[in-house]
Amino acid sequence: MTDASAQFAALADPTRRAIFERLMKRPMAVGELAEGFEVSRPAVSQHLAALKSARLVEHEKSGTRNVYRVNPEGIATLRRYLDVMWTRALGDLKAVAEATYQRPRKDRS
Amino acid sequence: MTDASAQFAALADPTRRAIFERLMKRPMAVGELAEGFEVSRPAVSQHLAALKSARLVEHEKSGTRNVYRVNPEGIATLRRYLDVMWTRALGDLKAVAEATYQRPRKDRS
DNA sequence: TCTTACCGTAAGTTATGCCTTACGGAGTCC
DNA sequence: GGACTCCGTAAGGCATAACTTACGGTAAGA
Repeated sequence: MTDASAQFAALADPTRRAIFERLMKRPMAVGELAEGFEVSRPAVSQHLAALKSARLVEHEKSGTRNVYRVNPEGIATLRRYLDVMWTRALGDLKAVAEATYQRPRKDRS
Repeated sequence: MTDASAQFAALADPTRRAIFERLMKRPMAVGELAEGFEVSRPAVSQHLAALKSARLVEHEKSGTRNVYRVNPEGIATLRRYLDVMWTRALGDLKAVAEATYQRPRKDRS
C-alpha cells in the first residue's frame, strides 16, 4: 500500500489543485503565488503544507521568501498506482485497453 | 480541462477507494459488496453514487440486484491527466525523468 | 538597532463530507 | 395479490477540513 491516498486527497480540493497546477508552470514564492488566488495567503500556506506532506511539492528558502516547486516523484507515485489500477481494470478488456493507451513495461524503480 | 477533480475527490476517501479496488477483482452487487465492509449498505450505495458520478464505475440491473463494475475509461482519464502533469513537471529535470520512467516525447511550445 | 518584507502558526467560525437509521420503490416467486 | 428481497433516498448527527484574522519569528537593508 502506498501513500497514494494522501495524494488523492491533496489533489481533491479544487483550490489546492489550482495551486499545484500553477506551480507546474514555474516555481514561485508563497506571496506571489497567493496573489493569483482569491483566498488569503495563510490559506495558501496551509494548502502548500498539505501538498508538501503528500510529497507533491518541495520548497526551498531564499532569503525571507519560501520558493515552492512541484516534486516529480510525487506525480510518479500516482502514475504507478494508476498503472496498477489500469492493469487490473483491463481484465477481459485487455485488447481494447491496449488499443487506446500505449504503455511501457512496468518496472519497479 | 477534464473532470479529473471529481475523480480525485472520489478516490480520496479510503472507504471509497477500498470499494473501488474491490470492484477491480470482479463486478459485484451492492449487497454482496457491502458485506465486505464495516459500513452500512446505504453508505456503500452513497459511495457508489459518488464513484458513478465520477465516471469511475458503471452499473447494470439484474433482477432486483444492481451489479456494479469499474469503468476503465475513468481510470484512463486520470492517467491522461497525470501524463500532462508529468510532462510539465519534468521541466529542466527532463533527463532524470526519462531515466526513471520511459514514455513517449510530448512537446508543447 | 530599527524597520520592513515575507511567511508559518494559532484560534475560531463555517462549510463540507461521511455515517447512521428510517422509509419507500421496483422486481421476483408463491 | 401478498410476501420477500434488493436497493436508493431522505433526514439528521458528528467529525473533518477549509477559510478567516491575529500574531510571532526570521531575514535583509538602512
